[in-house]
Amino acid sequence: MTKKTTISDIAKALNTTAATVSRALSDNPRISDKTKKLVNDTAKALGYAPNPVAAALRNGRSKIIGVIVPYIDRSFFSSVIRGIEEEVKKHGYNIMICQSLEDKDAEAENIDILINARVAGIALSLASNDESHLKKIINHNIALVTFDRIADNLAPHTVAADDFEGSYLATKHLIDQGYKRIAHLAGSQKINIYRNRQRGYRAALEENGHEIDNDLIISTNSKVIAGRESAETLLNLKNPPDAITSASDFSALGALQYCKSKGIKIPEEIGITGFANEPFTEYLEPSLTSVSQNTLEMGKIVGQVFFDQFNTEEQQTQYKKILLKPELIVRKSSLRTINK
Amino acid sequence: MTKKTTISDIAKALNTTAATVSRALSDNPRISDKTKKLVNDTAKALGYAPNPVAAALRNGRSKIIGVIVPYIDRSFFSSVIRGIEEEVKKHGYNIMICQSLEDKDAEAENIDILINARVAGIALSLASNDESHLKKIINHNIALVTFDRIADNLAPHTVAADDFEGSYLATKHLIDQGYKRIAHLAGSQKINIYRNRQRGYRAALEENGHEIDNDLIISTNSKVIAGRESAETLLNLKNPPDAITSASDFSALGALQYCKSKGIKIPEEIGITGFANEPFTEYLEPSLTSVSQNTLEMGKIVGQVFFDQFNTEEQQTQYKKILLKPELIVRKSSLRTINK
DNA sequence: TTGTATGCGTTATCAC
DNA sequence: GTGATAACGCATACAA
Repeated sequence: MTKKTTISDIAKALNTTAATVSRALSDNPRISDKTKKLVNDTAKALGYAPNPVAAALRNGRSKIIGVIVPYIDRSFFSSVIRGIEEEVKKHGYNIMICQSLEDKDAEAENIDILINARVAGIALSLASNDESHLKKIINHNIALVTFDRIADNLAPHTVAADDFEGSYLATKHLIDQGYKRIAHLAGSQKINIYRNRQRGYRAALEENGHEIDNDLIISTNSKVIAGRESAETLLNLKNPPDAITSASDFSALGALQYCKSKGIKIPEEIGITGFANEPFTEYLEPSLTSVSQNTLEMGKIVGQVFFDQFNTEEQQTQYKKILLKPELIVRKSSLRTINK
Repeated sequence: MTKKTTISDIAKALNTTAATVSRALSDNPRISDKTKKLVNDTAKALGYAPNPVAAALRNGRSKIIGVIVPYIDRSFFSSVIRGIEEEVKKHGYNIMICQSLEDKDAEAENIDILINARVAGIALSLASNDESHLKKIINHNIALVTFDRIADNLAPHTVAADDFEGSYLATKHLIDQGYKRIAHLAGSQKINIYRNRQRGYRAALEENGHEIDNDLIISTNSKVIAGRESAETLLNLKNPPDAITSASDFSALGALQYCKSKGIKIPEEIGITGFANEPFTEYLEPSLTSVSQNTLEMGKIVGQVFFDQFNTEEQQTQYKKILLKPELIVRKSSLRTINK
């Protein structure tokens, strides 16, 4: 492997010019089929591979989709990233990954880097509620798709799981299983997705004739320890719940641990559901019912949304707001025989 | 945001030339401090940001490290990727991620893509035992670092966990806990890392006066179901083991499940250890003792190895073979009071 | 210490 | 249907 062959090498070999070769390779209609074949054949013979860097410089745009997530190694994000990768690969694109570490400034910096790298699009899950720095992306005419923690105001296209529906499903399932007093571990209400999950919980109760008791709703973070503490608070109420639907698998795990430590039987005495279907949920004892967000699918859809845009130049007017159907994965922690 | 400013814009503003500006920006010693300051100031004033695509074309090399892993969303890999990202970011580099899906051909294709993208280096964990296609990378004079599933023959630089040591530690720990007949779930012996783990197991036994009984070594895959089946086989022996050290957390989980289903007490009647410290291990009941490979650290080291090379031009002669110390995470599944 | 000229490989705009 | 030319933005070899 000495020197890479270029279009001019091919041109020289055929006694024609780089322009013709370039057109032939891109299947330009103004080139005769004969020369196209000729060019393609000698391209193969010479082992030609296009230089995407040169093309990117010329076009002012590279075949790269930038992806910014809080942390690469969270199972949710790594799975979405995989989906994006697999989708964009079909179109000959690659992905460039950045981490925001849930910090708005780091996110803004990554955006600058990706803009400078002339990426064709940016997929991101917001680090914070602040979305003002996304304007830059749009001003640079770079395609933008936000997912999960979406930018409602600024981002034209969004892809997210239907958190309302997911939480509704989980709560409804508990009702169907005969649980009467269902508590909710609500997560930070500053964050969109957790607000929606609480709304789903409330809707399920209301539509099924259950009263909403604010004592049963605890807004907390998504840590295991928070779940343990919340469960303790709840079970020490004069009128404790007989089920807990959590907006997070981790706090659900904490609740599960607390109940077990107190000898409270799951699911007989208390039913528990989580949210996100983290890999560990299926291995817990008892296994934890959870809401799957179809993360791989989410990534693929994010990818698709880009190419829907690329393929139809004009319609910057119609924005896609995609909401993915969640799936309730019923496991032992919520599955009891109903005694009528 | 209309047009991006370039070095010639800066040059024009200062009545000088692009060459000078370019040199000033890269802190070339042949430029006076005065003009350097001038250039840097107006660069800032004009909101200049360098175009990495142009630089890459000119240099024949972009500030991108390509990363190829079997699957992005395996916790092991996503964690290593994070480490690589955080390390290369310090040097102003970005990462481009590809998946091999454990397929040699896909891996080879990704390599071609990354070579064409003029990446500065490629980090990869081999898809298969075949490493012949890595020659291309070296021939193109692109830095290559293999990790975990390393390419012993062709890759100049390798980073891996010390599998021998990790398995040795786990086995030794079981011995120290007073277990007498320790079995091993060995994983596919076609794969390097599993061979090393078996070696560590054997060494620990031998060095501590335990006999090696080949009936207690089962070579299997790393799936939960395989662990269950293997445990069944082992516990049905005339002379069954009182401990199992597995080369994989998943098969250890299977063994754990089987024992529980049979009412065999862990760790009292049987001790179990896994390998990799998967996120789920700490939440199992009982929590699973496992060997941590410090994956984040591994990624950072991989990143460092690249820049060690970049910064010292010549020494293509000395190759780095780095072996990371594993850490035994002792949990309940192997921790019993020793009755002397 | 600075300026001039050139090329990296591609594509698009003209011409013919 | 094809060719000539310029330009994308930067960095270096060579002059001065």
